[in-house]
Amino acid sequence: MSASPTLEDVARAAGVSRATVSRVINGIRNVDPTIQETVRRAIADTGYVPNRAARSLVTRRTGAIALVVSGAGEESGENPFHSQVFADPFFGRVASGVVGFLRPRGIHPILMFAETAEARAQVIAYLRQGNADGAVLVSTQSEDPLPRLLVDAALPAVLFARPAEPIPISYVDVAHRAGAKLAADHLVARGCRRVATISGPLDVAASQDRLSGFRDAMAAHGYPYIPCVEGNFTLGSGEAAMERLLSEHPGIDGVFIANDLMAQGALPVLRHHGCRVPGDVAVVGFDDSSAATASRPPLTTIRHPVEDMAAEMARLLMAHVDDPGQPVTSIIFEPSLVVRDSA
Amino acid sequence: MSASPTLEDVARAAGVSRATVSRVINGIRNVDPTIQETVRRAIADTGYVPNRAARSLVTRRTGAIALVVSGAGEESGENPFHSQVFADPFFGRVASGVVGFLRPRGIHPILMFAETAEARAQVIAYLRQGNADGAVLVSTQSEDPLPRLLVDAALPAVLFARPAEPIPISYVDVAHRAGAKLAADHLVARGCRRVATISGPLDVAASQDRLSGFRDAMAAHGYPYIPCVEGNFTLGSGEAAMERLLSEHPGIDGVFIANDLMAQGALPVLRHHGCRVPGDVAVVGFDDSSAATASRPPLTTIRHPVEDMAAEMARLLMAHVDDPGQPVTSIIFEPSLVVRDSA
DNA sequence: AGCGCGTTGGAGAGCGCTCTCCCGCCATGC
DNA sequence: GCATGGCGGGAGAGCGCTCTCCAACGCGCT
Repeated sequence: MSASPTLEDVARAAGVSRATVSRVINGIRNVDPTIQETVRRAIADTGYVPNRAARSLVTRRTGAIALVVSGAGEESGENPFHSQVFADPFFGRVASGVVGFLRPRGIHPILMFAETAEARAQVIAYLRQGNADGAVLVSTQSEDPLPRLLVDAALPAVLFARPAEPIPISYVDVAHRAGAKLAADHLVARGCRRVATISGPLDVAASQDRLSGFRDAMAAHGYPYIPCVEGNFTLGSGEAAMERLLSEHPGIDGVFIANDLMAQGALPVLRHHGCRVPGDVAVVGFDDSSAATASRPPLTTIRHPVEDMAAEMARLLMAHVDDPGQPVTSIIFEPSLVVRDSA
Repeated sequence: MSASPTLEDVARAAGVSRATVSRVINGIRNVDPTIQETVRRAIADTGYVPNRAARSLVTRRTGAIALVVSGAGEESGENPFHSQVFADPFFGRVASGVVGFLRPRGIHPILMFAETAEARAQVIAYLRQGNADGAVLVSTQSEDPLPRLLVDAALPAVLFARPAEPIPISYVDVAHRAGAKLAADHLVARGCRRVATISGPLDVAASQDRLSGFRDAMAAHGYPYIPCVEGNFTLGSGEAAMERLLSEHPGIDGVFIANDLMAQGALPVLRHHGCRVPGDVAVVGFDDSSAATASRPPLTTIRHPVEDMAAEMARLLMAHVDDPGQPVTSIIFEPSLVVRDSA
């Protein structure tokens, strides 16, 4: 066990050359079925496992990819950045989708955080060292400098959402405007007449799209003005925003809230103000995250196929890694309405 | 950029040998300061980054470790295992602690899930291939076969909690009984007289310890019988357990709930039954997770220094990796009481 | 029979790095 | 004066693998 067997050992055991064993393992070229069988048995007998370092030294491929969670420039103080990020169930779904695609291929993501300039530099250096063949990147904020750095370093990378500035990099995204329209159509169909919305942080493109998509759809239904309070995607901000909405617009009968976590925060506030959900006020969330089912009542929401998108992101990355000439692509997923009890 | 510079290139640029450059980079032996300076400049000029594959081929060290999240044997159906795990904020704190320790050392964890026998085999094979020097492992269930597999394969590993069966492997854990005692003391000090508890799944050692620790402490205060309903650490199970507790023991004035997530589920149930928290019923959770602050009212809870524990786990692993002769150790952390509004 | 071609296996050259030797130099001791 | 030893540097042998050559061989064709 101390000295693990090498190709040479297997070759000797099977009575063939190193090259032949290598060919059997990698399934390259034709090898006589009889010999193949002998080799396989020798591999099993010796308990051989290929040494990845040696392999990647010659193939110049590591068979690993980085899963980078990137924030904007602010250094977070007491509460570490990573801890917050993980608390968001959204991230779990991304990881799950990425792992779901990668694991059958025997590859596992390297988890990295890039919230500061130093950390970003570390990510780049790490990739350049050949620790991973590329990166999938999920930014928690727009204005993230990392995508640009990756492109400049010619490192294969795929983003989770459309980058703020147009740079030549592949990404997957969801049709935010279409999702917001689904919410608007549903609220109107339910008979809501005085509708408001709680948006995400408006420096994030996704938030803007959800808001403008919602407003446009409502305008098409004949409601040109939709009040909006801005949140920041956290539970606490959902509470605060709902509180403000109720005080500024007491008569509302429907709210579209830009993510489920904020909606989860908003529900108790509504209840506390004596509004029944969905009786008095209908609530539609966004994401179909675990917060949607954890809320009481469970949320009607816009389903974001996050796992599928994450898997596609991994697929795109692998395509870029396999063929660096691969053109930059973006894939947009269509959201769908999930009706539960809140609207 | 296409062909990245090698040691040889740097050596040529600096007018020295490969060995000297290597010595400068690894800070080994004495190198003339003047030459050192020349070499450093050459490194900067060429934009050299050491190739990790080549290095680990000779050092037989990868400078990577695996962060394995391991469940028991059940194959989860529709909803992927990983997705659920990540939804638990506890996991985020572990990841955060591990990253906090590892990142300054330039190493990043490889994320792996091991929920099925196949996945476990993959983890072992992956480590044996030399993709990582060792593993830190957090199990979501006891009876996890992976620790034993790791020990059998002589792979360096550290666990997050004490293994179910006693096997020679290092771990970190929290003093569950001491934490439960803190909760008991606090409830009694508040004046609670009819106290009950909601436990975690009783096949998990931690749940047993929290329950028995709580009962023992209450007994010491003169309350020999404490009703208990078993949950499974999810929000939904907290709701159900609270519901049952209220129907079976209507007069309770204090509850110790074995984790914050279940407590978060229990609070709305109490409210719905007309019980004010903490006025009518005091609630104490466990973990001090993000669920504690997200709950309304915020939870009084037992703080589990998860990040510190995770960091320590990483430290222990590195010690084992650096010196395989390192004795097996366990480090137990003391929990503390965090008083918020629920008790 | 002789030729070319496709197929299968072996030999061996590295991939980029570390690390053990070894050598030359200068300061030191008798 | 010469042996001694420490120190700074170079040479070169691999680490375990892949992959390009090349040799050997069987086959169908002229």
